[in-house]
Amino acid sequence: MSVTLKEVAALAGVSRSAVSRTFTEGASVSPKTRSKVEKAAAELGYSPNALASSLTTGRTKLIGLISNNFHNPIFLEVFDQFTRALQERGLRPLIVNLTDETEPTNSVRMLRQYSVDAAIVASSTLPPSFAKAFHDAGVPVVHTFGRSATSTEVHVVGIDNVECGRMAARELSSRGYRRIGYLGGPKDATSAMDRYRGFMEEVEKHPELEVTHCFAGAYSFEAGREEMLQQLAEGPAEGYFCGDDILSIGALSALSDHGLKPGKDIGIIGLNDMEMSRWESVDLTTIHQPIKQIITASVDLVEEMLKDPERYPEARIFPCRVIERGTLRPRP
Amino acid sequence: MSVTLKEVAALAGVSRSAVSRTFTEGASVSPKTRSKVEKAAAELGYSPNALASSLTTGRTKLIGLISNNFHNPIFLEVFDQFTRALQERGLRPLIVNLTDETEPTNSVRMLRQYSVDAAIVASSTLPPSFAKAFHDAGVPVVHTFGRSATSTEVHVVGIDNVECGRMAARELSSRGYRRIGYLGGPKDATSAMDRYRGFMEEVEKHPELEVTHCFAGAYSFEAGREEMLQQLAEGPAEGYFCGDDILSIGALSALSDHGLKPGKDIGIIGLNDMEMSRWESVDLTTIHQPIKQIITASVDLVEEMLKDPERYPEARIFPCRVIERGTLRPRP
DNA sequence: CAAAACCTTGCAACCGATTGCAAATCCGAC
DNA sequence: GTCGGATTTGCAATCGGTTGCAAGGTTTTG
Repeated sequence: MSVTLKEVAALAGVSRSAVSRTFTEGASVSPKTRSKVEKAAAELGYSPNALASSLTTGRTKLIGLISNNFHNPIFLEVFDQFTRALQERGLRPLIVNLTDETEPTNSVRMLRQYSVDAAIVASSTLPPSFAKAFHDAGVPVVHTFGRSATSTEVHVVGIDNVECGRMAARELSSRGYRRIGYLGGPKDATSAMDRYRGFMEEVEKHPELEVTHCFAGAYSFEAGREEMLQQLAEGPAEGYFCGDDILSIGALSALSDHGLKPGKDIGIIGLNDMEMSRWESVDLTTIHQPIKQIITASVDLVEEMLKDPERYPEARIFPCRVIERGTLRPRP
Repeated sequence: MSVTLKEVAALAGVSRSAVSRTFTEGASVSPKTRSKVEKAAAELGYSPNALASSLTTGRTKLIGLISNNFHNPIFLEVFDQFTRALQERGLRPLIVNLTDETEPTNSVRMLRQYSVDAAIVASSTLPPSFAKAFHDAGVPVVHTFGRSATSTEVHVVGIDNVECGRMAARELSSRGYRRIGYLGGPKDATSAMDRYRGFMEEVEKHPELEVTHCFAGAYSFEAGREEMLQQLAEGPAEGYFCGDDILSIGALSALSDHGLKPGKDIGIIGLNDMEMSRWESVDLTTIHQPIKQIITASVDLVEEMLKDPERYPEARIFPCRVIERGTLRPRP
């Protein structure tokens, strides 16, 4: 089957230690034996078994990447970035797709069985307690897109969702929308609640505003569409902050059903600035979330935790900004 | 750190073998020792180290999942399905995101270092030789969305792309389109070429048809849009077969730029039937590719190869069918 | 009750690597 | 030529498990 250390050692006429050392950074091997070993290794097509060495070194370079957002297109971008960033640093993503059935404790156990060096929880719809479960099990963990306030033990990377809520309300108000609404993600997502809180805070500063709100069942096209259809049936507000671009796009579809023009008849502002929002047919005004920076920072944190597992927990929060496109009326 | 076999054995007052056996299916342990061990294990929070055991058993349950299509939304569905299907069978997806820079041989080596039990190459834009490299390295491999004809050594799961090309041409022709075009994926993708071939074959049976063709740089929105803009500038055909839904959606965006109505002014038929194609605002007539079945079959094959690595290679090809929506004119 | 057949258990070797330690080798300096 | 220090090398233990084998214990059978 696979070529082992022993066979290379035999062919090169040296001890197994010598072979091992030629393949480990900074070990002392003379140029002579090194070249003998390298020749033998090349001849046999040997490359060291990462799993076997992990036994003694205690490092697998395996990183658990856990998510449950396989229905929001933004996550294709997220996975793309994550897998690349990890690969570039010689780390290997081991994916866990959390479905509704999977017990959180199961995934913790499974990832421990595979001795992952760390875990990344990439989701704003998982409770902080989930990420904490990894921490408690002794697995270094970063909660990307998590809530910063509540996690005093877990590293969090993401944005200030409360501030985004405020920002959206300000944006709507400054464009003269008076009756405004929040169309948020699922109620149990911290992101949905935080954005709601910020939105409401800002509304209260503007007594002229009238506000409604609702929460979609998921961060998905269908859920956004559904919720907006409901709004239209009940008599809609003039402008909406949708808690995610994919909700916005669902909402836009509902508007189009009713022959309503976004930006003219009803305003929509989203959050994320995903690729699709830039498409001419979508042209969504939205709050840009710096995905790339967030992911780079997450992987940076992972690397630092590998060096120092006891690293004091930290929240890395990136500012967002409004990207003006066509779904809000122009500023007066 | 982590609890080991030895500690459990000590606590339970039995040998290490006994502990190992209670955790392996079908080993002989008396109910008495089993319960002693289980109690001790629960108390210590022990669960066996999958990597360590893989050393002796030769099985890691790690499956390499390799792709390069992180820009086509359909792949979010693909990853969702794959990760779930693998998880359900106790297999763990180790992701490789092939960027343009990564050498194929590197990923082969890497996956061998992690002793993956098998690899799945999920892409129609990678050459058959790529999947074959795994085979040659002794790694069981399935090429999902691969070309069936060329790979006599590698399992292939997918569709008959040539037939899909024919089907699209027939569909356009039967709706009275006379000047038709093929807007394909990248020239080096076997899927793009096979669909082209089928399309042309069918066209030749219909002397009344006039045909043009072009190939986009990638299976992406931007590339599809780009190519359609070009077509519009040069004087477009009446109906197009776009080699993928995401190309179609790009093309639709180009049409909308020019104030053209799909289905009325210009016909479009896609391929894939991804979630987005069902959206009311897209409403794309398309050839349905049974993703779910394809992926289930791929994972089935993987499982069977785990049992019998020398399994005779096989192609599993699923039929496709046209899904009628709004982007082709009605049948006369 | 003894013999035969069957279970259960622990010992010890092994999977493919790493690494502390001591022995062996090398080097230049005296 | 000898000595001392620095390198290089191999031995052997170890990482966390699995498993063939033989010994010990149970149950069945006559």
